Amino acid sequence: MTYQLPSQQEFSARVLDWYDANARALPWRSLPGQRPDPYHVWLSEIMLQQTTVVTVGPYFDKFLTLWPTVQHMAAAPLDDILTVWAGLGYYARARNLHKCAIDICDKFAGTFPNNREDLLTLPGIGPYTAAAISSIAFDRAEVVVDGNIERIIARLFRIDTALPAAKKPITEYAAHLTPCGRPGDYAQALMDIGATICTPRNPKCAQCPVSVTCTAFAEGDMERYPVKAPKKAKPTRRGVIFWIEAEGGVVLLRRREEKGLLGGMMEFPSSPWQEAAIAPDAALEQLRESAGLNINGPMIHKTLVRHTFTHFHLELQPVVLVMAQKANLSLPGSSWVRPEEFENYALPTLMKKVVTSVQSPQTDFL
DNA sequence: AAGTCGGGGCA
DNA sequence: TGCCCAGACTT
Repeated sequence: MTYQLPSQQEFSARVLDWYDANARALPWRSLPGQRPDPYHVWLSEIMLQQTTVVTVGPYFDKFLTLWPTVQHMAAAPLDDILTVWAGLGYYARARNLHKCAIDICDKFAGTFPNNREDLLTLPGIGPYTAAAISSIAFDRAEVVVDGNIERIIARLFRIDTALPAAKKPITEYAAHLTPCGRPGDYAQALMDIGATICTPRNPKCAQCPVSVTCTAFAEGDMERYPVKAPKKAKPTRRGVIFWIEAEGGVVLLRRREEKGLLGGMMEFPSSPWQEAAIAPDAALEQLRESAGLNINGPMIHKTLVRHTFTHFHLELQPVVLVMAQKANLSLPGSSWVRPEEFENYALPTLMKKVVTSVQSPQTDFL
């Protein structure tokens, strides 16, 4: 069976008509046809990378309140950005956000570049985000392809090539369909349709404005698309993490390496995270040597903390050590903090789980 | 092309 | 549980 490509005019008209009647009111979105603030578009697009609209909402509002312009953000310390970003994940985004704000102030005189090529030179802005900002904020007819639009296109044309190899043909189909008029609204409309109608499972084709031109709908095998490469199994890593408390109720925090997993974020001292489990006694001895810490006191085991990262599971055994002495050891990048002050530190969700475990009355054994 | 990089919501 | 999400960056 052969299918005919829908005309760009017919397709985009269906999409834009749907948008005029169904556009969601989102904090970073202007009225249909209106150009929003590029700073708002940029900030929202970075936050929305691999992150849902519902999750981003409160973070977007808080960032705009604290840093209303790109100049404000560029002037802020990176640690402040990380503290407010804490919990949103993919912390390289926060580091690149800060770098990007500085670059815009230094290299573009504080004005957002208004085209895809210049946007691509900025840290944290890749092919998708450059096209999205360019079309949404500057009304340029760029080809915007995110995960939602990938799924829509793959279903419209029943693309059997598996992702990520399918990215190229998908982009070609998308380019054919992208209109010159209202490109920003068109892109946002397709993303809305992907998020609410053309969902990964149980797509609501009865509500879809373009189901009439969808070959997967015609064949009834929508959920087969997009085809994806099989994923690797996640190994489990384990470790012991220490809540070291000194006189006055202060607890030891240290900063992680600038790059890599949870880069630049704060943590409680812990053993390395490896597949082979390590005993708390051995972990403490390692910490004494590596950190030069003279730690002593009885160890109290708290409830195991489980956490899943993108490519491994983690099991951390929290151990509480209350020392009957003053917090007189000072390591570079570490600080003694009272738990009431934790909100002012860049603690990722994993570390907040450790706080919850330690502060719950339950213990494994004494 | 494959691996790294969070966290939450969903069936 | 596994899958997905307005992906970018490194190797």
